[in-house]
Parts: sequence; structure tokens; C-alpha cells
Amino acid sequence: MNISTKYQPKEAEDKWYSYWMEHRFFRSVPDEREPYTIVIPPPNVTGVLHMGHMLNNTIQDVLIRRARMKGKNACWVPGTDHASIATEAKVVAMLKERGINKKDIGREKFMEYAWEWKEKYGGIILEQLKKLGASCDWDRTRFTMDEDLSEAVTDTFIHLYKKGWIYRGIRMVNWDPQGKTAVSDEEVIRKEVNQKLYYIRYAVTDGGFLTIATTRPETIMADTAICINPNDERYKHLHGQKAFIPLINKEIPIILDDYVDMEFGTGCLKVTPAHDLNDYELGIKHNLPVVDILNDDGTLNDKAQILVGEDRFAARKKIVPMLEEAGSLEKIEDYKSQIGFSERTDAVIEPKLSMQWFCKMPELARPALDYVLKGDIKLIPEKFVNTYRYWMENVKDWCISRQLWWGQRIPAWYLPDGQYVIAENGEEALEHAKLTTGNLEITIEDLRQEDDVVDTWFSSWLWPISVFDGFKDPNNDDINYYYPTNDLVTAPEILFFWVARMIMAGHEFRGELPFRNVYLTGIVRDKIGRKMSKSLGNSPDPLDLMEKYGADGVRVGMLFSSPAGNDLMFDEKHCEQGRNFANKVWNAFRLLKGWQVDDSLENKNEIAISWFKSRFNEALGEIESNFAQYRISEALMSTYKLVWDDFCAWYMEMIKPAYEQPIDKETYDATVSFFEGVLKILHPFMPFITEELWHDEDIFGQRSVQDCCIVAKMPEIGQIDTQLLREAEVVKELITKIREVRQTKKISPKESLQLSIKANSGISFGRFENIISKTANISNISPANNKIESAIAFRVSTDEFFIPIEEDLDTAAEIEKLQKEKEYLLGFLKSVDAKLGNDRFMQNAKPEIIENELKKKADAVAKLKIIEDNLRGLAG
RNA sequence: GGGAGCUUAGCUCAGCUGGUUCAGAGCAUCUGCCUUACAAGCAGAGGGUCACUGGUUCGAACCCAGUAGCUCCCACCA
Repeated sequence: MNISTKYQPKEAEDKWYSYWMEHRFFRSVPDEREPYTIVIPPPNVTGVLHMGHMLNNTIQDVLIRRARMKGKNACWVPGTDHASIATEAKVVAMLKERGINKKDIGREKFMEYAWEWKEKYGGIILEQLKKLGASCDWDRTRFTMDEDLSEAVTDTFIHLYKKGWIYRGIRMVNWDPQGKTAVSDEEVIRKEVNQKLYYIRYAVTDGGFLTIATTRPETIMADTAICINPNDERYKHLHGQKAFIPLINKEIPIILDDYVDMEFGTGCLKVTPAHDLNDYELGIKHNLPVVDILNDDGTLNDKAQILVGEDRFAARKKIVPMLEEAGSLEKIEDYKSQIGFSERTDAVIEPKLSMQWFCKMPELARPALDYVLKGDIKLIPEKFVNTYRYWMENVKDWCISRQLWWGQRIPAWYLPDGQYVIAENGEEALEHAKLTTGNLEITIEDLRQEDDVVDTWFSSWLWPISVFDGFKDPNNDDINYYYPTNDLVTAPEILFFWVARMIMAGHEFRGELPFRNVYLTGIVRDKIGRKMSKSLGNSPDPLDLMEKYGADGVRVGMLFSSPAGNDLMFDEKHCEQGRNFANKVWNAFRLLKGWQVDDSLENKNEIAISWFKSRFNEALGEIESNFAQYRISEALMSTYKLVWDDFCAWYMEMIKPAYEQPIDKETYDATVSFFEGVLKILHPFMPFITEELWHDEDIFGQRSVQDCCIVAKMPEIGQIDTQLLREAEVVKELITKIREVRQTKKISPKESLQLSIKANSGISFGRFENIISKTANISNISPANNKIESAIAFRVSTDEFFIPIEEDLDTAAEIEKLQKEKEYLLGFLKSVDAKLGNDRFMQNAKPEIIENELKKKADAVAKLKIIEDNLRGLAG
């Protein structure tokens, strides 16, 4: 047999993925079976696979493959997200490299470039998922900007507008000066940053000075007031005075408001309504003008009067010496505070007043909260329910407009007089326009469509419905069959962005929840706990990993240490462990493949066979229960131990014929069938190696084209002989003890030994004789009625064993060992007796607990007797 | 500032309704083995004040209170 001793993943992976595709095993169409559906969290269309995707999609694939093997009609819908801000940023950067400015080429031309870019780079990530083994129904691949998905966005916008839930207004929004768009509150990430607090002196009309403290000296030109607390005794003299902004010498009023914290800074606050949310509100309250000195890209405009055209951060640097020179800078202190960053571009967010579109949330949120609170939708792990609830109860209106081109354009058309109409398209808008204005002369040229597009999440919240075409054709077979979907696997980071909104959309547009279970994965971190990121360079390339350890190895590695909701400290060692496991399975296969069957031989392995059968069924139960609780890494661990320990280390050793000896047919057949079962339970975790071995003709014969592991029927839990399992544990312990004796006495495993058994427990060791002699190299097993002289004695539970040896025994050491055990047992007995003698215990403890204590006592007494007998023997 | 959660072996984590014979797993470690499936392996072993302090209970890793440390989420103090 010249098969490599190592499993070579590469070839098998390519071969079987193509085979599955070619024979359409991933394809799902509605039929009479029960559906099991997952929609993929669509990755960014221009993204590349990172470790987070690996974890996420491995879990989804495990779930979908298991469901498929359990006879469900499994459908995993893949696709990508247009990710407006991220993708647009990339396209803008690409154009810039070619010396093209977005504004110069205009919207249409820009969109052409963007689509070109999408066609070129889009979907790379989906190809990478195939390497991982993802069994998605690729025929169903969707993109959030596909025509019908975009239509759904327009339709739902109109729907919500008609309900009065969408409105337009000037608000202070989070402005991303790099993406040049507003972003929602959820897209702002706050980070603590080391800053400076600048103390700046303003001249006052009474001839004196006041000092303010600010982190943003570059915005003083936009100040429209100085605010002090009316109760601040220090500043009573300032009441009714005016102050002058340094450098530009502009006069601004000094106003009073108890919003100002007297303890902070100097107690004087510069009020800049255009560039700070609080100041904006203060400005409204005190009727202050708004002076906006910033352009959309974060540079200063001519309203600033000085430093015009400078970027806000450059301006900050430059204004400091200017203030210093003017004698207006008192001091600079180090200061730590929270600053908002754009999730997508990482630019510092600028609070900015602008006209935006909003969606009212409370009525959408209420039913979405109920689904989760009532348990119709389960969050796994449950701890996220609290967070979810808090968010849903405090939800704010959603800023849905984005000043971008890449995305679904808001279906609003402006009339020359500034009014607008909402319509599905230009023609319909024109009709509406004629109706609202009464002016029938109006033409399409008079209308101007809103430039803004909607937030990406305003399209992806429709995903579970739109992928099944549930908007255009709400009664089609697909949506009726697959919706609601079953499980959603995603990261907790987007619980609100996406999961909550999908639940809202599901309820609002379909009257039904979108999925039943949400499995929240952890964040993949490196082994010292840092989040994996491009900038840190601590993220391995998933493709390299798969190259190195095989896709199966990496899948197993990902799952080993990732309970739901817990961050995963990724360590390449886990992949190595996964690869080693694949190799273990491979070698079990090599052993089995090498056996010759001799029909004339009788089966001496009945016990081993029934033991493994029971053990397999027992493990199936554990795996089943782990999956039912979404404890996927534990399900994998149960499988791992069953295969490695029980199947390879114990069962195969029990039945293995001597070198080059044939095996009897019954044992062989049973083993082949066990191995097939092993392949099945491993398949969801390790699809490639299992499919490869499934098709070995020597072992399994010729299989039909459709007879593949991927669609094999998952074994069902059968009979479990618990008595046998219990006895086998004792036998295994006995075997381990014998091996230990060899090790301590330096007896080679090749040298066979004799064993005498004094069975006090009632276990009939006779039926395990074959197993014991084979796995512990015992030539002869005999019953013993009494203690054997000149033998190593040991016990498992209450059964006594003796191995006769030539050399003299260290009696003193034996006695000491037994004495120690005796002492321990006496102490133990004392504690049990104390319990049993305690009236309160006897009254309060459940009957089965008391029974157990009695049994413990009886066991201890029996053992004590044996030890005392032995001690007497040794002494005598 | 508010909230949630965590702390169990060197590491990563289980431990379900408080009750088996000193608390489990995987990895790592140590010892002995190239024993004809596998050294990416086999056999065996060691390793813990369950964060700390107190309480409830016949009985606490588990329930309660406090303390310390860590993590995450939310929040407009310049």
C-alpha cells in the first residue's frame, strides 16, 4: 500500500468542490421537505476575506451542511453588499490616482467607473469563500444594488413616506469630511484620544479679559457667544458685557446659562453653534446666529476670515502660534477625551448642520423589540437581549440620506419652488408634481431628483426578503417557502445596524420575523488579545492558512475556541491541531483500507463492536444536544474525542488484527459501517477529507454519482447499553493501570504479562478478555480467589488485580501506599457519616441524594475492607 | 457618568436545578517509546486556595452582599 502517511488536502479540495458544484448539491429549490435557510451577512463587494469572515462562514457552513444531512432542504443564500461609503471611497481614490476628480466627471460617468470597479473586484470574496468549502446556492447570489433589490429600496422608501415616517429636515449630523457625507449615530465610533486643552483669552468690552478653555482653537472664528453660568460669582462683572474673538476681533455677546459647568476649565464656554451639538442647542435657546466656517471636506471657508483653505487640523496647528503672538494664549494642558471617528473612513467626525432625510423609528422598533423579548427570535448568547432592549427603547430617528453617488438614489424630485414629491420614477414624479401644483405645463426638465442616496443599511435591512424577491412578487414560491429563515450568523457589532433593522423591516414589510435564531460570533483577536486589523498587520491571510493547513484544518481551528459571543483568541496552533486531526482520520482510513478479509475467521470482537456502537450513540446524543444549544465548538470537541479517542485509540486497537493477518468479515463490516458513521458526523466540520474518503472503492465499493457524503443521512441515535459502557470504563482503567505498571516497572510493552483478577464488583471480566490481552499484552487471565503472592497488586474501584513478577516487591512502600489510601477513606467515611447523621440533611436533602450518600458509604466500606485485608496480608 | 458581563490548571475554555470518591476538557508541559495506520504519532504522568472577603445553607465554583482587576456597550461636559 503506497498511500502517503499524510493527508494532502489541496487536490481533494479542488476536486470535491468542483464535483459538488457540477452535481448541484448546493442548489435548493422549494419542495416538500422542511426548509432550512440561512442568508449570508453580505460582505462588502470590494472586500477581501478576513478572519472574521472565516469564523462567520465556517459556522454557517457547519449549520447548513448539518441541516442538509438531516434531510432538510438546506438553502444558503450568498451575496454582497454595495457598501456605499466604503466602495465610493475606494473608487474615488482609484480615480484620484488616475488624476480624475469625482466632481469633474459628474454623477453618470462616476457611476460607470464604479460599476466597472465592482465588476472587476466585486465578488473576489465569494470566490475565496468557495475555498473554505462554503456550500452556498451560488445560483441565488445577490447584490444589494441588483435592479430588483434597488427597486425594493425605492418601494419601501415610498411606503414609509406615505406612513409619514420619513421626513426631511435640518439637523446637526455626524459629518464625515473624508467621505463627504453624513453618517448615522451608529456609524460613529468613539475613541479616547490624547488632546490638548487650549486656554484662550478674549478681550471684554469693560477693558478686561476672560479666558475660555477649548480643544478646538481653530473654531473660535465661528463663535457667536461666550456663555457663563449665571451663578458663577467670579464672573458677575461680565454680565451684559461683550467679548472680542481674538485674531479677527469680532464682537460677540456674553450670555448666561446654567448649562455651563463652573467646575470645568475656566467656567467660560465659547459657543460655536455650527460645530458642536450642545452649542447648537444653546444657540437655538439664545437665538444666536450660526456661523459655519467649514467646507464639506473639513477645510476652512472664507467665513473664517483667516486660515481660509486650511484643513481643520492644519488650522489648529497654525492658529496656536498666531494666538501666542497676539498674546491671547494663556496656556496649553494635556487632556484626554472621546472623539468620534467614522466607522468606514476613520476620519474624525465633524458635527455639522445640514439638510438630511430621516426615518422615524419608535413604531418600527416596538414590534421588533417584542419578537426578541417574547423569545420568538432568540439571540445567542442571551446576554445580548439586554443590550438590544436598551437600544430599542432609546432608539433615535435614523438619518438615512448620504451625500454619495454609489447607492440607491432617494426617490424625491424637487419642483422649481422648492417643494418635493416622492415617486417611483421621473414620470410618476411629474404626475405628482402636476397634481400638487395644479400646473399642467410643468415638464420633466423642471424637476430635479434628490442627489443623495440612502444609507447602505436602508437596503441591507431588506436582505432576507429581497433575496427571495419578496417585494416585487410578495407571493412567490421562494419567499413563501424559505421565509422566515432559520438562523442568522453575524457579529455583535452590527446587532443594531443590521439585525435590529432586519427585524423591523421583516415585521413592517412582511408582517413576520425574518429569522428565528441569531448566533452572534465573537471578534477574532490575535493571541495577545488585540483585534485583528490591517493596520496592525496581525491578521494572517486566510488563504495562506488554508494553503498551509488545508481548509478542513482551518475550519476546525476556527471552531475549536469560539463559543458564541466570546471573542476568539486566534492562534495558528489551533489550525495545526485541525490539520493533525485530519491526518488522524486519514490514517485510520489507511489502516482500514489495508485489511484483508478472511471469511472463514470467526468474530472475536463482539464486545468491542457493541461497546463502540453504544459509545457512538452516546456521543451522537452529546453532539445533538450541543448543536441544539448552538454550542458548536463543544459539538466539535465531542466529535473530536469520539473519533480520536474512542474510535482510533480504543476501538481500532481492540479489533486490529496482528500484522499482515486477515480480519473476520463481521468485524470488518461493522468497522466499515462505523467509519462511515464517523465520516458523516465529521462532514459538517471537515467537508473535504470526509468526501474524499467516502468515495474510496476498496472500503465502500462503487458509489453512485449522487451518493455523496454531503447528502448522506446523518446517523440517528440508536440503542445505548449503559451497563456495557460502564463496565468498559472499568476495563479501560484496568488497561491504563497495566500500562502504568509497565512504565513504572520498566517492563517493555512487548513482554507479555499474566493477570489474575479478583472481581468483587460483579463485573464479568471474562467477556473483555480478548480486549484486555490485546491492548495490554496479557498472555493469560485467570481468576484469583485470594491474594497472589509475589505480584504487583492494584485495584480499580473494588476489583483487585495481580500481575505476578519475578523481582522482589517493595513491601514497605506498598504498605505506606495502602495506609495513605486507608486514611483518606476513613476521612471520607467520616464526612459521609456526618452528613447521614445530620437530621437537617436527612430532612432536607432529596431522596436520591440520600440514597447516593448511602451508596458512597457502602462503597467506601467495601474498599476499606479490601485495603485492610491487603494490609494484613502484607504484614503477615 | 450609566449599564451589561467576566475572573476556574501555564494558555483557551466547560462546569446545566447548590448534592457522586479531594473540580473537567483541549492545547501546552514532563517521562518513556521510530511498537508495521499515523513522530502531524503512541503510551503514561504531573498540574487548581474555583479573584478576594464575608453571608445564606445540612452542603457553595454555583445563591446573596461587598472589594479588587479586566472586557464590552451606551452617553454632548467645552
